[in-house]
Amino acid sequence: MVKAPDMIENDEHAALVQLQAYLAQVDLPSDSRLPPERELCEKLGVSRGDLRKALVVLEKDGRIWRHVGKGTFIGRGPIGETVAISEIAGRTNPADVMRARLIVEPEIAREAALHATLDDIAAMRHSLAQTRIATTWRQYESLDNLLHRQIAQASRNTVLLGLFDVLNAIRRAVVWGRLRSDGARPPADHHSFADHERIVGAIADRDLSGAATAMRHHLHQVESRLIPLRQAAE
Amino acid sequence: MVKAPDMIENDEHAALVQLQAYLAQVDLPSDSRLPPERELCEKLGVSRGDLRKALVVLEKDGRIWRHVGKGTFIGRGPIGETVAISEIAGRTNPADVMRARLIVEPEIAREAALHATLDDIAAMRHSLAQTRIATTWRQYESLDNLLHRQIAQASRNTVLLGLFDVLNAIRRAVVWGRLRSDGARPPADHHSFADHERIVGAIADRDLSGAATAMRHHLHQVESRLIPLRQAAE
DNA sequence: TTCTGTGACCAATGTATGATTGGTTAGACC
DNA sequence: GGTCTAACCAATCATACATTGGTCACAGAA
Repeated sequence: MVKAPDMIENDEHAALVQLQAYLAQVDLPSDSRLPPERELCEKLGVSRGDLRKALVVLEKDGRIWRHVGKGTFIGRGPIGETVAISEIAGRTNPADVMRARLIVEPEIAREAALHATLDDIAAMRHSLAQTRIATTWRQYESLDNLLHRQIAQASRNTVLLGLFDVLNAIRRAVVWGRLRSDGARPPADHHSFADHERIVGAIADRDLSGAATAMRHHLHQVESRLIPLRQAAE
Repeated sequence: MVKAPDMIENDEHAALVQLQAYLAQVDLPSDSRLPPERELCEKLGVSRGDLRKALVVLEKDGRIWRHVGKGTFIGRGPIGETVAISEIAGRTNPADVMRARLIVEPEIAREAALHATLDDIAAMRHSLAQTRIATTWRQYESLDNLLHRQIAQASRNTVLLGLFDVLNAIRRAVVWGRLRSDGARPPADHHSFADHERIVGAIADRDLSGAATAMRHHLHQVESRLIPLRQAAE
């Protein structure tokens, strides 16, 4: 006679029932922490192993969530007040970042073409001119960042600006350490110069689709320059 | 003879020149910290007061940025590791949030149609069925959130998922406190049921454009329900 | 007087240390 | 074979203390 499977299932089920009864009894509000496993298994009179198996069930069901060092919490997940950039950046790759940029930034450019003030456009033009006289790649990239952010700012939509900042922070974290060293400064015929001018021009002309298309084209250019870098690294 | 003004201006200007010379000499990369004020004023041989006045100039110029307890840094601002949701939510409005959702979420649905696994689709279908038997608005909204997030997860793009979470957190913060109280539960003919089914169906059919269009239509519906709420509140 | 420089103080942040917590493994025990 | 316990691990929290930008009072010079 094989007794093991049933017994095990019963034990685990018993722990699960005990745990659910406990949760119903204390009736904690969402996002509140429940006692550590070592205390809980003592209270419920079950082994830590069985308790953990029961917790796994509840976690998969989305009723609790756990994290090392923090504890076990009621609710669906750590829907934080702040979003950790590195946490996202650590589990992604340049291709996904590029995909997200291609979705978001052209539409931001479109909104910018609709809402940009004359001051916004003047600021973009200024940054554009600055990029041309940058003497180092570092300077150039700093100004390039600034220009793209000015465009996001010109959308006059705080949410889009926030999304852009998140995306930008992720991008920087992903390409962290991979710095351009070849060539002392951007060449005069660098594709970005013409791209940027088209984008800013379309925004100034209130050409919504033109701005979006120009931005999309620019990002595709950037993407195509990114691929050989990856291949060379392998 | 009044000598004070000129002397003061000269002193401050001298400190500013010294500081700029120092910055040019060390040539620190962006986002790097420079010595604390107490050390710097000793190095440059100027009083801390004059040094701070010079720092104010550079800060207004956007070349440095400071924060109590942290220090003084090169660059344009605290391009944070974390993004504060409330900071964005506090300076925006439901219309801007909706605009951002209309830009991002349809494209996320498109990616989901391309990359969703069978498990993803099964999970969506499960949530979909759950929303139909929800007995309270709170339950329904929780499940609605879950479904939308499952779609974002099915895009298999960590960055898009991250952007969705940010957007979702902002949305929740903006509509904070405005809870639906009319009606004990969602009506059986609630438009979202059909909308959601179309979206999930298109994803299951690998219909990229269909998924995006269905999501866009759904959000437009949500948007149109939002406007009368605003008008009624005024 | 009027202004500047100095020093001290404050609140916010960084840093270091130890305790706590979920996750894991090895071995005793049945 | 299977379970339970204990110990260990890495991540996190909690606490105390050092550091830093921001501010103010006061002595001293012009």
